[in-house]
Amino acid sequence: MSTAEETAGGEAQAWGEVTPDAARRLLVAAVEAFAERGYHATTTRDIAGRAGMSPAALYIHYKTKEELLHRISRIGHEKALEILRTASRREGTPTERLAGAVSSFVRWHAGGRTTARVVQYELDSLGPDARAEILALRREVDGEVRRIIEEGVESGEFDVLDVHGTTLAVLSLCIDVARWFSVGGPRTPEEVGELYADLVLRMVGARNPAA
Amino acid sequence: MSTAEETAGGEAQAWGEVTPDAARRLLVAAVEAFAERGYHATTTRDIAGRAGMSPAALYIHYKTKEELLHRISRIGHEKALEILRTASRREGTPTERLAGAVSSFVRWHAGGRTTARVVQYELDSLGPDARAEILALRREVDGEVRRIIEEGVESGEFDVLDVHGTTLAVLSLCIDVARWFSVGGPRTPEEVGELYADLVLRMVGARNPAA
DNA sequence: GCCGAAGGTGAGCGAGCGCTTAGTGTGGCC
DNA sequence: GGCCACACTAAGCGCTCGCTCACCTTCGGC
Repeated sequence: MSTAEETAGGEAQAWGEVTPDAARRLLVAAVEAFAERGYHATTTRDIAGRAGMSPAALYIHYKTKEELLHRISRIGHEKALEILRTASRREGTPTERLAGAVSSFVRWHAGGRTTARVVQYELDSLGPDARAEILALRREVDGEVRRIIEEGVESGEFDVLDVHGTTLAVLSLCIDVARWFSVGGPRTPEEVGELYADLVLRMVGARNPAA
Repeated sequence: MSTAEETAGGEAQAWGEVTPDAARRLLVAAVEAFAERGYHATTTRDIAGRAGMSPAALYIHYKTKEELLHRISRIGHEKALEILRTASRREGTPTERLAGAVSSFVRWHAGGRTTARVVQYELDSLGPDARAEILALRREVDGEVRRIIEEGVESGEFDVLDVHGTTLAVLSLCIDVARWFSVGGPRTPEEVGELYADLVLRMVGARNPAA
């Protein structure tokens, strides 16, 4: 929010909370490098270089390369969770809230594809402790979507046989956007968000898929 | 087919065509290692060790580590394409054929998760030429699914506004199964296949989702 | 029984990795 | 102005990487 600045190549909107300035620059550089080449194929020299610093500078702000990934992953998951929570707690019918949740979740994965890629696909590169922490956040994400679907089933708006399985499928569909979405492609993040909201309402058998 | 042998941890069914024996053992070892740790985090010593050979033996059968990934990726994509083609060319209504295609495609991604992970998620680790070759196969996969959906729209069975976008979403949903599916989990590949076939028929607005 | 091809090994190469350390520039505080 | 804490760099350590090379076995053909 407020005066978020957008860089040309990537998205540096949400990292405002990271201080000091040099630490943030390193983190943004790491996000871009991890998204492009993957965690293991990225060198600490590459990250430092993108941030305009010497290789050793990285270790003033972060203990290891893995700590960078851990920080990125936690901040990213917290952002994703916040987006879902905001959408899920708005006023409205389960149909409206599910559509809003899916479209904003998808917009985030498409628009912030660089960050989302790292967050969603580099989980296995974390050590056991960090991974466990992130998995707990993922369970909260899962619960948020499941709750909307359960409420829709209870109210009779949705027709779902397997709530857990459908929740998994809905989240899987949204997350995979980060894999295939391309900024040069034919669709804007907003268009994909709307398309996917419609598709998900169909998946849960919503009575009148709005829009 | 025929006398396919199943190993305990991974699936070695489709690699029968790879000869000689030592080359196949190395390839299967590479699939397992790449799936577990990712291409870049896997060492040639690890691959050779899993195959019960010395590090140098790898280079008798393959020129580079990347050639291993290339071979795996091409064979995997050909197998995936074959599965879709078989399902898509069977007799039946578009509804029946789409359900069959999705359920068998998903079964392959869930059951052969080890292979599918490498095939679907390590594309970016290939060089430009190899990547271009694989991308051509992916376009064929995409066309196969799109054709069924188009036929369903023409026959009036399906109600789809954005055929390309929906095709993309259907494939994305199926492919992402390889990311989250766990052999120790609560669902069998067959159950996920059936659930997903139902969800996809809903996505395309099929009149009477069988099963 | 000798021979060459095929398939394998042990040792090790040059390079690049994550990370450390000793030293340098700089700005705030009294 | 002297001083220290802080941010940063140049150099490089120890290690492991992908890959190579000289050498060894095994085995079918004659």
